[in-house]
This record gives sequence, C-alpha cells and structure tokens, in this order.
Amino acid sequence: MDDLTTRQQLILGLVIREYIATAQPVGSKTIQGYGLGVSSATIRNEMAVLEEHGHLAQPHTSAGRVPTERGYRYFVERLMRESHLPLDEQRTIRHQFHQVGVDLEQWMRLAASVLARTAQSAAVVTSLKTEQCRLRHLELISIRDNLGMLLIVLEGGIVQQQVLSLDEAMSQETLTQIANRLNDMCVGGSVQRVRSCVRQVGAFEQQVLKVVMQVMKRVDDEAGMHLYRDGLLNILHQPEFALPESARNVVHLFEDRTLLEDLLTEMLEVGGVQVIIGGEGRWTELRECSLVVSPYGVSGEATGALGVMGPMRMPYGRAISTVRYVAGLLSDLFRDLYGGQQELSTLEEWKRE
Amino acid sequence: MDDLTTRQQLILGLVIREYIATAQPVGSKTIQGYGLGVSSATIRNEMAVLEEHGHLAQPHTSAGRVPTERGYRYFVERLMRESHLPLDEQRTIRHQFHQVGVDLEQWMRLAASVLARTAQSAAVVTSLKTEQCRLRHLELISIRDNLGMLLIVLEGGIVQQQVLSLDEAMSQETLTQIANRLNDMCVGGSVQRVRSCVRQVGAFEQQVLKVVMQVMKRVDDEAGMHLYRDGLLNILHQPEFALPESARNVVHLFEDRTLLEDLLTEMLEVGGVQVIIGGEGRWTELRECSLVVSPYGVSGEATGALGVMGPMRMPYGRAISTVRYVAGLLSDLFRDLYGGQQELSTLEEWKRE
DNA sequence: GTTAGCACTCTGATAATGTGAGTGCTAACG
DNA sequence: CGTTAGCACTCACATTATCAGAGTGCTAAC
Repeated sequence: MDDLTTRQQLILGLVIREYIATAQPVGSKTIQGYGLGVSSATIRNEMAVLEEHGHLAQPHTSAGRVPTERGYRYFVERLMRESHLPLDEQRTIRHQFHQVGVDLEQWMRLAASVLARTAQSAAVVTSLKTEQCRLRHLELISIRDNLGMLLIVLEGGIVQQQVLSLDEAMSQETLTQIANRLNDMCVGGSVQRVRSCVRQVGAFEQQVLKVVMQVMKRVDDEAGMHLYRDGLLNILHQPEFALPESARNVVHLFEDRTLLEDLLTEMLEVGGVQVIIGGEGRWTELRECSLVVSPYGVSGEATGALGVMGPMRMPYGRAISTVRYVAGLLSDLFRDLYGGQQELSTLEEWKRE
Repeated sequence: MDDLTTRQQLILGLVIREYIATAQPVGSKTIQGYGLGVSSATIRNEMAVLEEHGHLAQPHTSAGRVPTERGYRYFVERLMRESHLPLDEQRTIRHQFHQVGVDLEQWMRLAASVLARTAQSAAVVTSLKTEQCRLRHLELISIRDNLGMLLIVLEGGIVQQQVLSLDEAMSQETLTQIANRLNDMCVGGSVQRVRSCVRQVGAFEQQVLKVVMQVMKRVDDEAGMHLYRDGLLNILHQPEFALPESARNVVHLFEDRTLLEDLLTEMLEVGGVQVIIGGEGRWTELRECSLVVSPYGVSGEATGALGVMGPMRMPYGRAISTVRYVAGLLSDLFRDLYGGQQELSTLEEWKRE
C-alpha cells in the first residue's frame, strides 16, 4: 500500500521540502518549477494520487498541498538520505564541551543549549538514569551541633545530598569514622547490598543507611530525574504557533515535566535515533509537533534520552544528524567516566589539545 | 503634584481594581455602578483630572480609562492596604515544604512552583549567593585508576563537584588522607585563606587547592547562579500576551537568564518586597510587565532573590503578600541551616508535627 | 500517458456600512 | 461653585459586499 512510483516519490519529496522551507501549501506550478519536465497538470494528477494514499492533504478546496503525518513518515523513512553534521559544526560543538570542563550537570545543560541552537528547535535532555545504581562513596559532614549532611556519590558521578538532624552532637571525627566504616561495608553495592548491611551496625548507622537507601531508591525510581530544556523560543517563532492557543499548548508541553519524562523514558527501551511525528496517534498533546529523540549513555549501565521538538514541519535531516551527533558525544564523555575498561579517549584527547 | 482628593483616590482605586479584574478599559458608568452617589458626568470630570495627572489614559478617544504606570505606582504605594496571605494558604505552603525534606535545591524549586501557583504568575527564584563563601568540607573520592572526584561543601550546604584527572593512580585511602589534611588546614576559610595554604603543601595538594579556589571563586562571582522558574503558562493566558509578538517577548524574558539575573541581583541591595512596574523606564524589555520581588536568606551571610512576574495588570495585593510570605519562609528555613546561634525553630517544629 | 484549456472554488485583502460604548462640552440646577 | 442631564461627536469593532488571485478538477485533444 505504500508503493509509490519513482515520480510520485520525487514529487512527494519536493512538496515536503518546499513546505518545510516556506510553511505555505505547495501548488503544482511550484513543483513544475523544479524542472521535472512534465506539465503542472500531470503533477496535479500525481498529487491527487498522493492525496488518495494519504500522504498529502489540502487545507481547503483550492489551496496547494500540505504533507500529512503519513507523508512525513514516508519522507523520513524512505526519501531522506541520512547525512552527518558538517565537520566544522562538530568541531564547534566539541570545543564547547571542552570549555566547560568535566561536570555532568553542565554537560547536560550544554547539550540542551547546543541541540536547540544547532537544530533551531526546542531541546530536551534528561539526566542519566542508572539501571540499578550502586554506591561509590558516602560521606558525613558536620554542619553544626546536631545537624549533619550526608553526601552520597553514586557510580558514574551522580552526587546526592541530604541533611540529617542528629539526635546528639557529634564531632567531625566521629562522623568521618562512621562514614569510613559504612563505606568499607557498602561501597560498590546496590540498594539490596546496603539493606543487608543494616543489621550489622548500630542505631545511628542504621538511620544513616536508611536514608542512603531512600535516596538510592529515589534515584532508581527516576523520581529525581532532571530535565534540561532550552530553545523554547525557537519554535515559538514558527508560524504554526502563531495562534495563542497553539502557542500555549506547546509551552505547556515544554513546561510540564511529566509528559516529556514519560515520553523520553519510553525512548530508552529502543536504541538509535527515533522520529515521532505528530504524536503518532498516541500522544494527543503533541498532535502538531514532531520529536527527534535518541537515548544516550552507556547501555545497561546508565542511560538518558535527549532530543529536539518542533512543529511537524521540521527540517528532519538536520534534526536527526544533530541529535545523533550530540547523543554520541555525550555517550563518549560518560563512557569515559563510567566504564572501567576503556581508555579515557575523549577526556585524554582534550588534555592533549 | 501627587495630591489627589479623596474622591479621586477612590475613583482611581476602583478603576484599577476593575481593570485588573476585567482587562477592559473602564468607563464612567461602570464606576457609577459602585454606588458613589454621584453621576457618571462627575466621574467623567474626575477621570479627566486623573488623566491630566498622568494616572489614567485612554487607549483611544472614546474608550474607557486604563491605568498608566504612574497610576499603578500610586495604587501600590498609597491606595492598597497591605494584607497577609490567608492562614489556610500559609498552612498549605508550609506543609508542602515540610513534605520535600531538607534540601536546598528542592526548596528553591518548590518555592518557584508555589509562587507561580499562589500568585497565578510566572515565578523566579535565584539560588543563594554567599557574601564570601567559606569552605565547610572537602572530599576526594577515587572514581577509578586516574580519575577522582573532588566534592566541595560550602557553608550553608552548597555542594559543588569537580572531576579531577590524576597524574598517577591513587588509592581511596591516600585520597582520604590528603583530604583530611587539607580539611584541617582550610575548613572555615574563605578563598584568601585557601590561597594562603597553597604554599604549605605538596604538588598534588596544590593542584587540588587550586581547583577548590576556582570553584569558590565561581560561586563568589555568582557565575554559577541557578535560576528556578515556573508558571510561564500562567501569564501566557493573560490577554496582554495574546499577540505572538508580546508572547515571544515574555517568553524571551523568562528564558533568558542574563536579564533576570541582573535584575534580581540588583534587588539584593535593598531589603523588603519591591514592586517594579512596567520596567520603570530602565528595563525596556519588560515594558509591559510588572515584577514583585524580594530578597531572602540571611542578610550578610547568604542571600538570594525571588519574585513573580506578570502583566502590569497584576493583582498586586496578592502578589506582594505571596512573595513576602514565601521569602520569609525560605529565609527561616535557611537560617536554621546557617545560623549557629538560633534555635532550629522551623525544622524542629516539623519534627514535632 | 500527457497536456492545454477552462470553469469552478475558496481564501484573503479592501472597502463600505452600521452599531454601540464612551467621551467632552454646554447649559441648567441647587 | 460643584453637580448633573442632555447631546453631539468619535472611534473601534463587527458585518457585509466585492474582487483578485491562486490552485484545483475535469474534459477533450494530442
């Protein structure tokens, strides 16, 4: 049912490219101008066929054609040649990551900013979610009399903090000793491992470990998932969001964490860059939007998702290559922090520069 | 020059209240409906006076009156009676802060959310900026072979992390020893104090201390200032932002960190709740907006600012009482973490509940 | 299968018109 | 002298009519 003649494919491709560029319904004369060597009447006939097949539509009887969701889908899957981000842009982006130094949060923030700027869309980056987080280090710090801070460092450099109110005043030395003992017992372990340690220690240590478990569980449940966003303004400039109603809708989409979180979490299941066009019938809220998303991170260890969002009329080629590049770059950076085996290729490279 | 008769004040107040409620120019008949006991003609005469004084304006010859910046200013300063947030709302808000536990970041995030919801506006909260930050604790953690993490805890519970690439592999024990030594030397000190320690230690320790100083300087320079925002959608619903142009403008205002940062930083200088109406001629970007902002935190120790943003037609009474209450609440919470002397009133209170 | 020609349809811009809300002014009133 | 009824005047806004233009579908000829 999706069999189109070469000429139909050609015309469909041209209509979509033209529409993406101009945001105006595309008429047969315009396509004729591309020098296909056939008259506008022929193109009209072909367009009528494409409309029957559901790849194009008319906003009203006598306007040009506009791509449908299905048309875009066909375009993305079969008409577009995959391209890479130009090398100089890749350089620029790498350079920016180089500049900010080694810091997870900064990286994700920067990733959002770079995606937004490069793809001229809104961008979203989720924080990393560990498959099952393991404890790297814990630390107890005396803030004052009966107030302490518990620092929990997880595998991969995620740091969580939690204030503890102590029943009795404890010196920094005491706290450090306790932390050291707990570290010896639990480091490298998952929540289960930490739980198994609870029996072997005193009351105060139990209290600490319980908090540790709470925090680890929270991280596991991704309730603490962070969302880095940027470039909302880019898509508000698009004509499809000129009406206050649609503008509000897209702002809502972008501001409301839950929807994006759900959607991006789902993307973690499968690999590679994915294109979601007009909500695909499942997400009614993004009826008028498309997303290009990709997981990133180290599969099986810690993964996140990132992507760009824009109107359905989105420059898919550029969006896809941008998302793929940034996802790859971030993954490389994190692999250097995570993986024990591999070389510190990217980070070392930087040091050499 | 700002001397108005009682009746004029009354009429000005009514016009502004009415306009805030309806977003429509207010005519003399409407005001007559409030039962002043005078005819619409008299009210028209008074309105003409108020227009001469610059408190009201007409969008066009024969429409009702609309408040000017000056009118709002007069209203806020002389006609509005300061009110407090209803006790039950105070309860609800306190309860929400109670729920999230003791965590700076969560508090600020929640503060933004609460402000946005309670004042039905967009809300901004800046992170705390210490006057001159002091080191509370530093920690070195081995991530693997030649990669370590430096955790820096500053007075008041601000945690900063930085990855270090080590020249040679070092065990956790070695790192802990080094950290302990450095802690003994530097804890409680400012950047200067840390600098004075650099001479007295070995090469690796120097490297660590330099990073510590970098981070502390960054915090001092507030370059690392965080901005928590919420409720953009609330003000996009306002009719003044129906045009795509103004909508984009306000989104830009809200997305662009620099402007808000500058503005809020300036607010730290003075105390108490401040109202900025229509940019006050200084910030042209927020020509059509008003802000109600307040510093919070512990004066002289660590301060931040928070506030709400909306159209000039803003329910100032509610906005002011909300901002004042949330600023006070946050300040109390932080005082408990900072101040050595005082009781842990708020936190203790929670524990008891 | 392709194409020229043509009638048809629908949008969007422009102008004409009417309605209504609200004003400023004037003259009368207590 | 402050207040008020009455009235002419002014605009914005909605409604309607009109027109040009872009683009289509169809038909008949190539």
